[in-house]
This record gives sequence, C-alpha cells and structure tokens, in this order.
Amino acid sequence: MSIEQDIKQEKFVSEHQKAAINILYTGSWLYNINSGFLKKYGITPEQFNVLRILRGQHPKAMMLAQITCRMIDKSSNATRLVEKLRQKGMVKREICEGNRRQVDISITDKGLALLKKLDADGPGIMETLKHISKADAMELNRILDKLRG
Amino acid sequence: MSIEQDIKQEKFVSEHQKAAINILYTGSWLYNINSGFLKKYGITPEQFNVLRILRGQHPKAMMLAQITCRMIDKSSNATRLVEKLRQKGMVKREICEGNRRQVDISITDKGLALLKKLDADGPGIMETLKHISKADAMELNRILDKLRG
DNA sequence: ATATAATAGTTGTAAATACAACAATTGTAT
DNA sequence: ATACAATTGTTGTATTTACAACTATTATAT
Repeated sequence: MSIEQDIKQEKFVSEHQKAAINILYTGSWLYNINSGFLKKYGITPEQFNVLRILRGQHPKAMMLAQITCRMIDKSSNATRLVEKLRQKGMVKREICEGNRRQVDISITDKGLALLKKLDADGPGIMETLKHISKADAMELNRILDKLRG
Repeated sequence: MSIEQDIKQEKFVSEHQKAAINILYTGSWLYNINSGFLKKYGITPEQFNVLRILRGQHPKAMMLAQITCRMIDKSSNATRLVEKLRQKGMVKREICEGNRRQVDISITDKGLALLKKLDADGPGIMETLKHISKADAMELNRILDKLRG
C-alpha cells in the first residue's frame, strides 16, 4: 500500500520528505501491530524489549543504564519499566554490593518462560514483514543505517 | 551507524527481524528529533501533522474523521488534538449546519503563519535525512510501501 | 410513526511518557 | 579530611495515550 493512499496525501515536497513520513508512519504501524500481538501475553512492546535485552545477557545481571542504552525507545523510563516487570515476577532487582549506586537486574525463569512461549507462538511481528524479500530486508537495513548517519 | 551498534545487539534471528527492529528504532529516533525541533515553536509532532493536513485542504474545512484517517499516528485522539490547537488559535471549529453530528475544522491565519515560519526555518526534519541519496530515498519508499502490503 | 442501526464525535480513566528536579553513592583534587 | 564533581537511579508532575463507554444526530426498516 503506497504511503500516498495510506495518509491520503498526493504530493510531497521531496522524496526525502516522503521517506521521513514513511518511516514515521511505518514505525507507528508496526508498533501497533506488535502491541496488539503482545497484548495476549499481558506485556507492552517496551516491556518485551527489556525482557529480550535481559535474556541476551542471561544469566548475567545488567544495570539500568546498560538496559536503557539498548532500548529501542530510549525515552521510556527504565526504572518504572523494570518495576512493572518485577511486579509480574519477570525480573529480579538487587542493589549491587560492589557499587551501591547501581542496581543489578536479571530475568527470572518466569520471564524466560514467557519469552519461550512467545518464540513458540510463531513468527509474531516478523509475519508482518513477509511481503518483502530477504534482499529487500537487507537493502532496507542498509538504507536505514546510513540514514542515521 | 549500524543498528547493531545503536542497540548493542550483535545478532538477530533474521534480516527480517533486524529490519522490523530497525524500522521501530529509526522511527523513534526520527520522532524524537522532530519533536525537539518543533519544541521551539510550541507544538508537538502530532499537532504539526494536523496543521499540515489542514493546510493541504485550505481554505476548505475538514471533519474530524477525515483528519484522523490522514494522520501519521492514527491512535492519537483527534478531538483533543484539535482542541489544543484551537486553544492556541491555530484552528477554527464549527458545528456543521448541514449535518449537526459533524464538526468543520479549518486552519486559521495564525496556523498558516506558524507553518510558514517553520517552512522558512529551513530543512527541519529533512535535514536529518541528508545522509541518503535521492535514489536511496526512493528505494526506501518502495520497500516500506511493499512491506505494509 | 417508531424502533433500530449507523455515523460522528466526546469523555472518563488508568497507564505511560516527557522532562526536570531530586537523592544517594562514589571518585577526585586540594 | 573536606569540598566538589561525577555517576547511577528515583520521583514528582503535567501531559499524552489507549481503550472503551458514552451522547447526539441522522438514516433505514417495519
């Protein structure tokens, strides 16, 4: 579906402007699909992201700042995100004894189990991208990486 | 900058998964830049988007549903967005006499003046995309459009 | 006519975000 | 030792979002 049809705008100032709007629009579109998919599991995309980050380091713990800098959306508040996940029993939080300013956060078995269930539930968000070929996906990654300078 | 570096993740399940994350990440990145740029003018990206939509139809009025379906982020609440813009004197709201369920919304001179100032302030958000060529921008648009099916 | 359905928008409310101010702890320089 | 700065997180608060329930108006069917 062309972006022109999706937002009913026929003309753009330039290909660059159109690309900027297309990225914002597609990002929002993908976010909403992902959000709907995760709703069945009782977590938000941001929480899911944090769990995946923690799984990547499992069984090691991570400090908050480390999590934040790996997050897709840097503007969400990691303190509160982690607290939500702790309430659900998905992560563990401990003051670091070596440096009492920092907090060691790690994923629990329950968190790992949730991610496993999600993995097993099939393609999830990737199903959404089935319309493009692997070559297109690579090309997309190349251009987006270049774009961010 | 590669997405691997940006979110410190070395491996992805597939090019498709990497592309999905790249879109979400780049969308959020672009949104934040845009948001910061617009802050000087006292409006949010969503409000800016509504103003641009209204300018596209000026001097004709639009009804709320029409605005909503052209918005980049369909999930923001057009009623409240328009009310914010009305409080700032950027748009006008009138109950439609022909069909009293609907509301006619149009951009005011003040709203047009703000957009003009923004246009004049230079490339704005597009400056951000300067790293890619026009050919890349076109390729990006092609792939994103295809991706959304 | 009347009831029912469809359209167009509004509003209530819990949760999340943005942003800045605020601890608490550790490191560094005199 | 003491003061000052840097690091690491937390919290306050206004704004925004998500989502559903709601009102008002118009259209359709019996």
